[in-house]
Parts: sequence; structure tokens; C-alpha cells
Amino acid sequence: MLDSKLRFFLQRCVVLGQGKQVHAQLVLNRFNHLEPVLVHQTLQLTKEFSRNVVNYVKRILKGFNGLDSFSWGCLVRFLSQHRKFKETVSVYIEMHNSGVPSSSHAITSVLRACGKIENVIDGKLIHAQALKTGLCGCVYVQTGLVGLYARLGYIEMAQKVFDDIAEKNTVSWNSLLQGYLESGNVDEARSVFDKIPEKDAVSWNLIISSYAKKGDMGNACSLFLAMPLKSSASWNILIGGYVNCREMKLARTYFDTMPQRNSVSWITMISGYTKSGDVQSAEELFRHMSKKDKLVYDAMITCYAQNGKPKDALKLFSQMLNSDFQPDEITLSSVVSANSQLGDTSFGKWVESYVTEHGIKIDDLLSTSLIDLYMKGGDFAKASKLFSNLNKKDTVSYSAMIMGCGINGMATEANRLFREMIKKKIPPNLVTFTGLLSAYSHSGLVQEGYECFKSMKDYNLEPSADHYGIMVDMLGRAGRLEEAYELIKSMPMQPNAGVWGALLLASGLHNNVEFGEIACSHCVELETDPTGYLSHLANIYTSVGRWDDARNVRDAMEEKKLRKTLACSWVET
DNA sequence: TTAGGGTTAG
Repeated sequence: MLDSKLRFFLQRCVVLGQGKQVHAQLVLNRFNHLEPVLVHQTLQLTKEFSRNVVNYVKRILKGFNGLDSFSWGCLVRFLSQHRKFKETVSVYIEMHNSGVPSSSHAITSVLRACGKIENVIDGKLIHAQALKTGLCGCVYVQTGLVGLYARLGYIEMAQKVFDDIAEKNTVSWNSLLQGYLESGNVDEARSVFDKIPEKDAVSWNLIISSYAKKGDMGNACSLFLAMPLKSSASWNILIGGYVNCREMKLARTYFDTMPQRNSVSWITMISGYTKSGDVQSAEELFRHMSKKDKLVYDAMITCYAQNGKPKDALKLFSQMLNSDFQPDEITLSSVVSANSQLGDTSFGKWVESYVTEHGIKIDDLLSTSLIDLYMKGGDFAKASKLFSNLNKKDTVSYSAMIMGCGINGMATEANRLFREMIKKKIPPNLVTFTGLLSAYSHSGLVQEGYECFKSMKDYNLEPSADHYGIMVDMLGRAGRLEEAYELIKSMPMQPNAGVWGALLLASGLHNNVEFGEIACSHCVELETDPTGYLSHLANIYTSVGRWDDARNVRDAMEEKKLRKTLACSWVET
């Protein structure tokens, strides 16, 4: 039974593994008889294989009867190493239920999985079971328990298990250290760190990383310099710290001087440039990287998507598809965002079929980008369905819905969603209000809009210039030009061309020369190409019969060899 | 046991 299934499995590896064909073939030729121990080796082999293989392993191993404790352990470990944590726990429980005794192998893997998915209940049950079966005397199991409790924030429990370990190894110490760092107890963490008899790179990295995460680069850097044998991770942690502080120059210096860069180093830098909007530098790094992995593609696609270059994002995505890389929910969320910016709603269908075909689960983040895509395409039904199926609705997903309502002029729905999120104590942010305000603006609900705008301070939000822009647009369209102008004058920041442009537009709608002139003069000052604004002003003059002024403006435009460029005059759209 | 990729506006 085991024998034939494994053979079949290896053959499938040849088919699915593609790039690893030769390797799989070798293994196939080498094993004439297959014993349970070979399950382990086979699983090792598939470590680097595509997710298809992972899914396949899961399916095929479900069919096994009579697996021994060792093979079960291998399977549990395999799943845990592939970050299939929920599956790890469920397979472990399956093993337990079929009466197979647990091994230290299986137990450490399942404890890790419980920690990762924050499964306290099963973690404690497994602890109890380990106590009963005597496995708690094993340092690996004990260390696993320390790690579990440390990660889940049960620092007292972690300390207690740790104290019981007869022969503590460095991993045991590191797990405890991580516990104190997780619980935010820096002093205790520091004292644990000082007590570690044989500090390894991980001990140092843990403490450096905790400073780097807090933005305390002074401490992070001095510890880094004091560290005897720096690993790549140490360098990456430091670079990551500087990236988080937007110190890209310093990050780059360390990146350039580190002895051995790995994929993580490149990705850290690329995502740093992404956040600071430096697409060029990100591109430059991406081009120079010799062995690109999937995550680098993800990082670069995201860089394009987040910096207003959706077409480049899609180009790189198709390159990625042509390579050996399989996109996952993370890749797709960025790609959906790119399509959303281009207004290509049909892409949603493609994603949905792709996801079904490749067994990718649509998680909350991918759902949110799809919600945005569908809302922009006016498909409220599809967006709502995704929205109601979310595991956890947050500020971003609510904002995506409300934004969509704003675009589609659905003020009532926007308001309903907003009240719902407030009731659930989900804090709104600036994007939420952009959506809400534009919903009111598009529906001409000036009073509601005004109150909404004023309520921003109740949520500790300072309206941005864009929020003022929407308000000016709303008041202006309603003919309340005076109020709009007063609002601009009251702005705590410099009004941008968008704000003045909104007033100019409104002045045109209501043939108001006075505000048109004021608005236009500011727009001309703020933008390099004043053509659109000037021609708008000329139209206002014409509309009230001031032909001479209109001609003067047009002559002035002509004189400066300016030509009306439709593309630039966004005011007219 | 440490380091890397994702969603909402403009």
C-alpha cells in the first residue's frame, strides 16, 4: 500500500515539479523498496517543490492506512515546514485520534504550528498530553513549549517550563528571550540576554531586532557593532530598521557593505524604496539582482502598483507567469490593485478562475483588493458578497466599500457602512472620510457632508488638503461659493491646485467671475501648465458677456505660445 | 528560536 502510493507520488513529483524533474527521477530510481522511513526522505525532497506538490502531498497522505509513529511525525513536520499550520494541527490531531503515540518530532512541529496560528487551546492540550506521555522530559519538546507560550504572550508559563529544563540549550534561552521581547519587557529581556551562557547569532539578532522594530537604531546599531559573528540576518535586521525609519541612504550603505547579500536583503531594500516612492532605485536593484525568487517579483510588482505604475506592475506580472513562479494570494492582491487603478474590472473574473484552478485561498487582503476592483466597476453585489464573507472586517475593507459608494454616489449605503464600523469600534481613517465625503458630494447632500467633515476631529483626524478639496467642490457645486472660499482661507495648510481648481470649476458652473479670477490666479501660480485654468477663466468671461476680458486671456495664452491641451485641463473633466 | 513579499484615496 505504502509502496505503490509513494511510487505514484514520486511520479507525480516528476510531472508537477518540472524544474526538479531530474532530482525526482533519481530518487525514483534509487528506491526499489519503500519503507516508512522513506516517507521522510520523500517529503524532504519535495520541500522546494511548488505548492501544487504540497497540496498533492496532503491529499495523497490522507489515503495512507497504518502509518507508523515515525511517518506521522514526518508528515506533521513537513506540513509545519511548509507553513501549513492549520493542517499541521489537524493532521496531528488525526494521528492522535488513530491511537498512534506521539513522537518528540511531531510534538515540536505541532507546537510551532500552534504558536504561529495562535492556537492556545490545542497548544495547552498538547502540553498536557506531553506531560502524560513523559515527552516533557525532552529538551526539544520543552523548548517548543517555551516558544509556544512565549509567542502567545504567556510569559509566566514560558518561564516556568524553561525553569524545568534540566539541560538548557541556546535555543531554549532564545525562546525565553523572545517571550520577554514579545511581552514588551525590555529590561527582563536584556537581563535574559546577558545571562545566556553561549549566545549565538539568533540571540543577538532577537535583541537587535527588537530595538530596530521600535525605531531605536542607536541601540540596534551599537549592539550590531558589538556582535562577534554577524549573520546575514543581522545585517538584514539592521537594514530593515533603517528602512522602517525611512533612512534609505543609511540602509543602502549597510546593504552595499554587507559581505553576503541574500534575497531578503534585496527585498528589504526594494520594499524600502517602494515606501519612499523611489521606483527608480527599486528598479535598479531589481535589475541587478542575479537570482530572483518569487518574493522579489512580488516586492517589485507591489512597488509599481503602489507608486502609480499599474501598467508596469502588470507587465512584470506576466513576466513572472512566464517564469517558473506561481503567484499566490499575496502576488494577486497587488496585481488586482494594479488592475483596479486601470479600471479593468474584467480582471476579477480572471483572478477568480485562477484562484480556483490553483487552489489559492482568497484571504481577507486579496478580498479587499477585489472589493475595491468590483466597487470601482459598479458591481455592488459582488463586492458586498466578498465583504460579508470577510473573516475580519477592518478599517481598510470598510474604507474600500465606502470609497466605492463614494464613486458610485451611494450616500445612504456609505453612511450605513460608516455607522456600522463605528458601532463595531473599527476606527475610521482619512481614506474612510475621503469616501464618505465624496459620497455626500456626489449626492449633493451638502449639510450631511459638512457635518461629516466637521466630525473628523472627533476621531482625531486632521482633514487633508484633499478633504478640503472635496468640501470646496461640494459647496461650490451647490452654489455656495462664498462659503467655499471662506473654507479655503481657513485651511491650516497651503491649499493645493486641486482645491483652487474645485473653486474654479464651481465658479464656471455658476458664472461667477470674482471667484473664478481668484481661483484661477492661484492655480496658475501652483501649476507649471496653466493652459487649462486660463481657458476655463476665459469661458467664464464669455459666459457673462465680457468678451474683451475673454479675448485678453486667450491672447495672453497665445502670446506665451500656450496651447490648450485637453489632457492637462483636468478641470474640464 | 532571528531577517523578506499584500488590501482602501490622491
